[in-house]
Amino acid sequence: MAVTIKDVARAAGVSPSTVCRALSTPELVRAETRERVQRSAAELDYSPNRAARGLITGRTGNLGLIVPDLGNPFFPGVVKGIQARAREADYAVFLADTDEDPAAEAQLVRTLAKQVDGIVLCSPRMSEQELRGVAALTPVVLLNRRVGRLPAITFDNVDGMRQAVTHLTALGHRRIAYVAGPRASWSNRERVRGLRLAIAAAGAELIEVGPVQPQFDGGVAAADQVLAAGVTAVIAYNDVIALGLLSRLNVRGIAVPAAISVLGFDDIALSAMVHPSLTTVGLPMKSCGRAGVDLLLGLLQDPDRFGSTRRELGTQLMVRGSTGPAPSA
Amino acid sequence: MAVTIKDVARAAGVSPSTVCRALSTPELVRAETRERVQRSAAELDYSPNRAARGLITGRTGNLGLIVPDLGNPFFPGVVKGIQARAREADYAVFLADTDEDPAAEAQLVRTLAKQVDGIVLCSPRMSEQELRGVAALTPVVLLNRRVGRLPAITFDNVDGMRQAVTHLTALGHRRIAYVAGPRASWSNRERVRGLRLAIAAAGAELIEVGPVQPQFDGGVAAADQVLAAGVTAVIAYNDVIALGLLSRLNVRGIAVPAAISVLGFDDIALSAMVHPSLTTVGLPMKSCGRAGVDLLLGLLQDPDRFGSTRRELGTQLMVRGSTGPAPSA
DNA sequence: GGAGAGTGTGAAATCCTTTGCGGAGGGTTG
DNA sequence: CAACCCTCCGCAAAGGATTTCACACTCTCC
Repeated sequence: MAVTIKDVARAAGVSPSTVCRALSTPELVRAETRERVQRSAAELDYSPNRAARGLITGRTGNLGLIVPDLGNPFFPGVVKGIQARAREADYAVFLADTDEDPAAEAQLVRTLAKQVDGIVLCSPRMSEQELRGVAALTPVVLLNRRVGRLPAITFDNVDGMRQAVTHLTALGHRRIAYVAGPRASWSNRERVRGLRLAIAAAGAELIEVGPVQPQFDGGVAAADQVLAAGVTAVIAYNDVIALGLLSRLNVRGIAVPAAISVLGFDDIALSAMVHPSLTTVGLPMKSCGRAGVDLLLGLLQDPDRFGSTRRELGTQLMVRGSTGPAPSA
Repeated sequence: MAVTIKDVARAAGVSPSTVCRALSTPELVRAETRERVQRSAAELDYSPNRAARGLITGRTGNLGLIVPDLGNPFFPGVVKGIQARAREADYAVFLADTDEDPAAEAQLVRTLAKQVDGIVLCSPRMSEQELRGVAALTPVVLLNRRVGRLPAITFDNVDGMRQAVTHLTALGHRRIAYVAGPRASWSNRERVRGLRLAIAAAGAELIEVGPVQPQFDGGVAAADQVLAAGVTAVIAYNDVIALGLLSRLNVRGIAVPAAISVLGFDDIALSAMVHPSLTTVGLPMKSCGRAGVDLLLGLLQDPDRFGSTRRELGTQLMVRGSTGPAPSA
């Protein structure tokens, strides 16, 4: 059915060994032979069977990618970056969506591990212990989470919060609410840490609300508490929550940003599309994906050098319509 | 390194052949032996190397999935459905994002074809001819597009449009604009077809605007033309365009739905989150993904029976805040 | 002209699993 | 007791590509 190395060998009048060399280590083959083989291969539209190659080389040419929920607009951006970079490097990508289930996550790593050279774990929800366990199984790169010395790409959440708070205090806000994401979330903890630092540095006052589910409804639910707290600005754990806040504030007839400023985190595409558009701390999602693949590939090449590399990517505040001067009391 | 069938064989005191049979065709092995083998396999945490198995059986246990753009919120929904169903059937999924490039699409099919048992093509952008070409290479199921007798899952766009128009005319609208998506898009053509039928049946008037890119900016760009056309309602090719319309209308101070009603297509998650929330024709994205995998797996089992199966999924109008009674002239 | 170095190629082993074939052993039947 | 049948299991081949090893050949130099 499919064209194999033998077909090419026959067509070029050489042995399979020579075909293999002509294609993968051309310098070992006489120019004339090499060209003949390459021509035959092209004519027959031959490409080596990756499974067979993997069997002997021990490398599959595949990467695994595990995400908690593609429905969360944060992830498609990261996935696209991973996709693109992997394809450039001639790797194929296995995708698995866990539906936010930590158990499924561990299970999937185990299943995938045998079919891939390494796995990119996007915002993994499983425990540190489990994470270390699966990292022993196969090369792993963490995205948006840091655990011990495991290779990881993260965002500078602390600085992002600094930018957010600086922006708000410059606008005169002194009492600021934070709608927290899940307690178990690493990035939520980091954001809270950065927030407290920045608030303290600015001499402002922080009111913490939540935690809530990092979904639209979480924001909707938090809005009334935020209003009750009598703040002039609110920072949400992420954009989706912020959108929920905006929606509920609108329903209650509260003007944004005249009466209250709203600030999100992530800069999902949607944030620029709503009205008022959402001021938010932008994370370089695509770069994160690319950097993750780069790190993983480096790690496969040279485990010693990259085995515990961690990179932190910068963030950028996107000032839009949902933040404005604090109302004069 | 990894545990192979030989390790299990040694542990159980049998030959590799017996291990294989005990695990894949248990009825051919004596109960006692079978249990011993299964126990050893479990103890060693053995699972067969899929590449090696694929080499001999000709089946990889993998599916390919090609989408134009994960950033378009329509696709993650479909992908999740595919994901979930494939995992249930013990298939792994290769994902590729083409960034809306028809050439990359064809190229990716060719590359993936050798590593998978079949491919799900999501809203393919390539020409009919190319599509037939790649369908000859490997089993293929089309999602959201129909070409000849190729297996496909589609939505009933015509009926969706009927629902939309019925809704608007019931509200008293008589002059309705349509903001068209790309001319090359199959679903756009279908929607236009359904639209014309429904408009004619209702004795209303249709003004076609565009085509525009199926993105937020496309909607923004189309909004002024829509207003200039003096209509009381506008249907957009999809939700993202509709959101662009809403945004621009808001900027121009036009009240929705008091002055003009806006209606989208797809029911992406975002549609319920904006203000006013978007009335839209909902497509069962997840079901579409699941149905696609079901069809593909059926096709792999029994090509004759499923070789040209096509299914059309129903749609459901979601009435929300962006549509209301036509302003009395 | 023959030894030695160097280059280019093929044969064969290997990766791991599946499967057709056949052998061994036990049981049944005439 | 012989012939036969069944059941259960092992041997060996197959699948496609890579890689080691060794062979054959050319060229150089003494």
